[in-house]
Amino acid sequence: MGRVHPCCSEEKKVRKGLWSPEEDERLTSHIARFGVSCWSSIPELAGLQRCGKSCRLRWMNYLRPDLKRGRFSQQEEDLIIALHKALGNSWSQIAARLPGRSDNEIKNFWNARLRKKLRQKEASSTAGSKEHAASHRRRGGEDGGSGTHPPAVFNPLPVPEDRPRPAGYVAAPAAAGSSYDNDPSGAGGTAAATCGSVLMAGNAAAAESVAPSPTSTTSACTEAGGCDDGFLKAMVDDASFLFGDFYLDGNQDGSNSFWGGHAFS
DNA sequence: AAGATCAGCAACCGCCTGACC
DNA sequence: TGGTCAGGCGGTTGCTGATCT
Repeated sequence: MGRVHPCCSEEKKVRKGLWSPEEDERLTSHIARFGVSCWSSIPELAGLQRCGKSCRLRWMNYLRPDLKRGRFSQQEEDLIIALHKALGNSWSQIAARLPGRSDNEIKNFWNARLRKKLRQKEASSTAGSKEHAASHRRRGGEDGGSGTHPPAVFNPLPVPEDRPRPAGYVAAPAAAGSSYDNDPSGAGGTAAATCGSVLMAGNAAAAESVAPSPTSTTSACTEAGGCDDGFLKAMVDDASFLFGDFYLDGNQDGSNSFWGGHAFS
């Protein structure tokens, strides 16, 4: 492996770097009108001098209408910590459980936390309290996350029916969806990546009508991909509940995700 | 006021995987 | 059945703005 993607090769003249508003507009309007049939063909069809991968990334991480953006709430933060404990650096799977957030966003968030944590550890290990204080001086630097790396493999076993349910639990989605809620081809990132899938865009409702997001079926999430606090809290509680009990197995099937694997649905 | 430092974010890179031929 | 292609993912880098000295 390790081949350079044809679409990214230097043979084609592709732009790199930040996207201009015009490029965003071209990509957005193209997807709104025609959907995503094949990423590699989109640059040409949309009149963009970008490679397909770049277009996909831009759409997934920035232009999708269901993206929430903005700061992470405490609930989201807790959920990320819990999920990271369980899933490790599987950002796409974590993102699949955080409606309105992209894997890149979560990854960046976590890396920022980790950086802070490492600095704090370093500072505290040098027994210098003044260094520690210095690390806190900016932007209210704090870190509540656990820094321990998760097991390489973690897949929750189905919870027996007679096990207690976490307080505030909300009916979980029947199956784990894609990290991109309106992407019918997603299925946890392992689905076939063919050119046949059609991703509607333009507004969240349209996307919803094509491929209802698993999370949105609970009605706890807004059209824009946001979830109310109760929903997130339930997820956090549920995660803590499961992870606290260490429902581990050796199943390598990543598609047997957290939601799909437990017995609450 | 200016430089240094840091956090946050966007994007790229390399690799893996599955579909197709 | 093996090679090629395209999508997807995680790691990493670089830029920018905010904050501090």
